[in-house]
Amino acid sequence: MKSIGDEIQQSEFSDVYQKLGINILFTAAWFGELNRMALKDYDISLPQYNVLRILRGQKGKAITVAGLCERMIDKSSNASRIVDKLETRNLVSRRVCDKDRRQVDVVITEKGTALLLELDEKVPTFKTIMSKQLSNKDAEALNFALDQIRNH
Amino acid sequence: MKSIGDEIQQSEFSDVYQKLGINILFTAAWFGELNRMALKDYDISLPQYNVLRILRGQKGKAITVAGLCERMIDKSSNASRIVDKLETRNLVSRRVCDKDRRQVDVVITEKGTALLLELDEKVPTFKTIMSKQLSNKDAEALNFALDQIRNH
DNA sequence: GTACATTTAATGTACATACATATATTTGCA
DNA sequence: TGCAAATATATGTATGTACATTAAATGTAC
Repeated sequence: MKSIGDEIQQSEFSDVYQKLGINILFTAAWFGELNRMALKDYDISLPQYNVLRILRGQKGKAITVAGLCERMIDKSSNASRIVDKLETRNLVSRRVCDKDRRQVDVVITEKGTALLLELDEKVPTFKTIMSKQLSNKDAEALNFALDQIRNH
Repeated sequence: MKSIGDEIQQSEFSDVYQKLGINILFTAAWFGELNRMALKDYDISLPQYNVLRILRGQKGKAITVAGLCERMIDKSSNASRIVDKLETRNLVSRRVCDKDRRQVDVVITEKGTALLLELDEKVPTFKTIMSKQLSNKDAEALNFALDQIRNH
């Protein structure tokens, strides 16, 4: 089996935490790579895909640009410009909010929903990727450990 | 304690593996955020910092651009242009390799080494971040689990 | 109710990433 | 030797990220 040391050609780490940190970063990058490969032929970028998925998760309810940012993993990404690109292709629509005209409500269009439906079959789920090697209980434990790390 | 569901305002996940995948991505982004904050006042980007650290790890030995790519976590990043920026600031130097004139040898300069030394005190180590919440044994177990996930 | 601060989104700029292509050099083989 | 294929790096272009600034709407103090 290929360990993290093999992956980045680094034979020594200062300690096991250093190794773990790099392992987490590398595994995240590896997930991204899997997704990008799946999206390759569909002319949609990974950030655009993620925004579409967040919008679908709203089940028809509109969400503001700020709301999108909160739900995005990469907090500093520029939701406004990603929505620009999606709107150009009519995958989402944007409308100034009536109650507070500073805000902009974003919703996924039918075309966007249809595209996601098509992509669902291509993009591997985390369950597909991990359930063979990891029991449900292992996954729970990992989740707990990661939550703890961030609450240091 | 703030769990991953709180962090991205998502109350439900389709299964524990989905939750874990997102947790890994989010934790990696959180590490990046910590590092970026530390580098903020030093006019150096995170990718540039990472390249400098790889070069220091070479202990004086030169490394080719391709060698740099292998050791970088983000495989598709463009090492050539990151080295450009570092060379402009005299933090690294670049020289066509004698044995194979297609290759370019990159080494860290004294100025680059001095900058890294200064940054070492500012950038938190993974050990600092994680050792309080995670035992050595826990960290080993996590490393093993992540290696397994990627070898699916 | 006007003045000033705050909030929300969009925009400008520099750097990075993703991916295709170009250029120079080396290798392999007829 | 001559030349196609392979290799190493650089470059071009579109998109994304990081961070500061701008513009419009709203909230608050007086």
